[in-house]
Amino acid sequence: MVLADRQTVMESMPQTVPSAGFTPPCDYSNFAENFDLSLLPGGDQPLSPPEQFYMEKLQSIQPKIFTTFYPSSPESQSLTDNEFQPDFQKLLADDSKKYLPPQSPIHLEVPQPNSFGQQSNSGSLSPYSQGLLSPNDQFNAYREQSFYPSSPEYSLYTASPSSIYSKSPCEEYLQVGFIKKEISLNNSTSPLPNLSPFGIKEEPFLPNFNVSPVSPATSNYSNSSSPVQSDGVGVFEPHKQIKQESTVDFSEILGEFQNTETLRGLLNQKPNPQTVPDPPKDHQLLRQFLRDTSFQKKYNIHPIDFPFVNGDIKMEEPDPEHGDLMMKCEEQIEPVLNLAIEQVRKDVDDTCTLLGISPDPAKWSPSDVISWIRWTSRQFNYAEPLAESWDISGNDLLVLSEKEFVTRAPQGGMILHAQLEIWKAAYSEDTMKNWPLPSENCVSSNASSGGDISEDEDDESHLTSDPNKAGTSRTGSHIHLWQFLKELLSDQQSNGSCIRWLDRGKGIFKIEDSVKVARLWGKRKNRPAMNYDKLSRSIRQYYKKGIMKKTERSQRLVYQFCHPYNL
DNA sequence: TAGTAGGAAGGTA
DNA sequence: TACCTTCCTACTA
Repeated sequence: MVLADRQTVMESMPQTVPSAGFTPPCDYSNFAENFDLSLLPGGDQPLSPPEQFYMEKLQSIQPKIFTTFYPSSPESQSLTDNEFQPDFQKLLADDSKKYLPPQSPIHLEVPQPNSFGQQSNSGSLSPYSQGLLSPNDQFNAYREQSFYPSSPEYSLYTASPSSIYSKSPCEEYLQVGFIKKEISLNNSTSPLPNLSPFGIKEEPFLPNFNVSPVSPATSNYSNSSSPVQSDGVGVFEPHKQIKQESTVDFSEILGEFQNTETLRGLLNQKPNPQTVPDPPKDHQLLRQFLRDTSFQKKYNIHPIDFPFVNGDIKMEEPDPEHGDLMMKCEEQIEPVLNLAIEQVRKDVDDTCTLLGISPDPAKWSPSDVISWIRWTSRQFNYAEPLAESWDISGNDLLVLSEKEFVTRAPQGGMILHAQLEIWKAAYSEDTMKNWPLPSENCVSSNASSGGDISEDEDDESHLTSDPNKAGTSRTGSHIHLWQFLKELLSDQQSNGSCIRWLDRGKGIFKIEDSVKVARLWGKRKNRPAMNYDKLSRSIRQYYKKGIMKKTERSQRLVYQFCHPYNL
């Protein structure tokens, strides 16, 4: 991509930080293409001798791992000389072929370094360009319509007045809790050597295919010295199905980073702590989730020792310097992982704000559960499940199995279950330490207040928030009025005397004590002169913004949140 | 009297 | 520039 194109893309990217709402997974797909780190300062600087040495080392090693699963279709097994027919795979799965057309091949390959080098030198020949991963192209086309609303135009709420679906760069990396991004191999425009050490790609919900054994005679890896085969992994079993393919294009990340200061910093033997932050020690649960390979066990697919997962790689003749290379690669995926983690947290937080629910699913009421189910279903363009199927508490929701999710929501149960798992991971114990709840942070229960505390002091205890501890826009003085009202409404126990829901599902609420609500609002905004006249004027401003409205049968002090703010 | 509705101007981040 | 805040007038229940 030329510089001008890059700048155009960067300028066209939304800059607005969403005030609230869930970031639809559909919006993650184009970030890596658009996010060009070479625009960062120093991107065109020549490599230092150590960097040059490292680049040359990468070229000489060129390890490459990618995967190929072959279906039973005879025609799909007509391989060229440049293709490999591995015998190290074990392909097992159980059920449906409903997500993909039959006979679509999936490939799991481990080419020899010299073979890969030939491909790389050819310029146009990458494992992908040979069509070895062609089923993904088919799957992508299918998936874009079936699983993910792939672009904003698929979203129901792209015209939301608060731009809740404006995407930030890091949003692009997550898709239904899986790292979806595939970055094209071979950065042909890069002035630096082609950097293609690993090809790893992950695809969610890859459907199953019938596979048949590959003849050892046609396999480049039929010899007993194959490290993969020697592990007893990857022996083809006939007529089995696989459910997922797991490859990650690692070279892409390196390719994108190679011109940048970020890479330069990461390549240093002793990275400058000021420019290269230490890998965060928190979010362990979420990290574990994002690295999760339990699907392999679930579908009885034996894992392959990807270096970025286990920290090393099995080679027949291990290069002593290869370990360093692996470590560097792992270091470089860390920033991406961090972005993903932060984005998950942000999405969860925004959704909490929009729905007025706690980030802790265990604290969800049945109405909260229904709100979340409806909201999440919409994000994936699924029909909303029947509310009566989800008339359960958050605690009950947490113990539901994926099967039970599917039973209650046949269309999107799996997605809902996956989303809840992500949510739970994001709301890990260590995350909680710095993640105040709306009800805890802003509208905490009166029950915790001492009887000697005056009403004003009591109000203050509800509303005082530490912006440093707050992770959202709803805290501090930057909160929007509609968010504040939903906060109050979310804690009926504390605020039911001054504001309450008349119809939670429709977003209709009534202000019971206009003076108190105005006072609370004034305290939050540090506007001592606030009164209901002014507050109501602000509410009326929401009419034309489509955030709030009067009910059809206008009643005093009764307002209604517009969709989707009523969720 | 309290609430509703909306115009207009100004403040703040 | 968005999002209020403040002030205002007119109207309604």
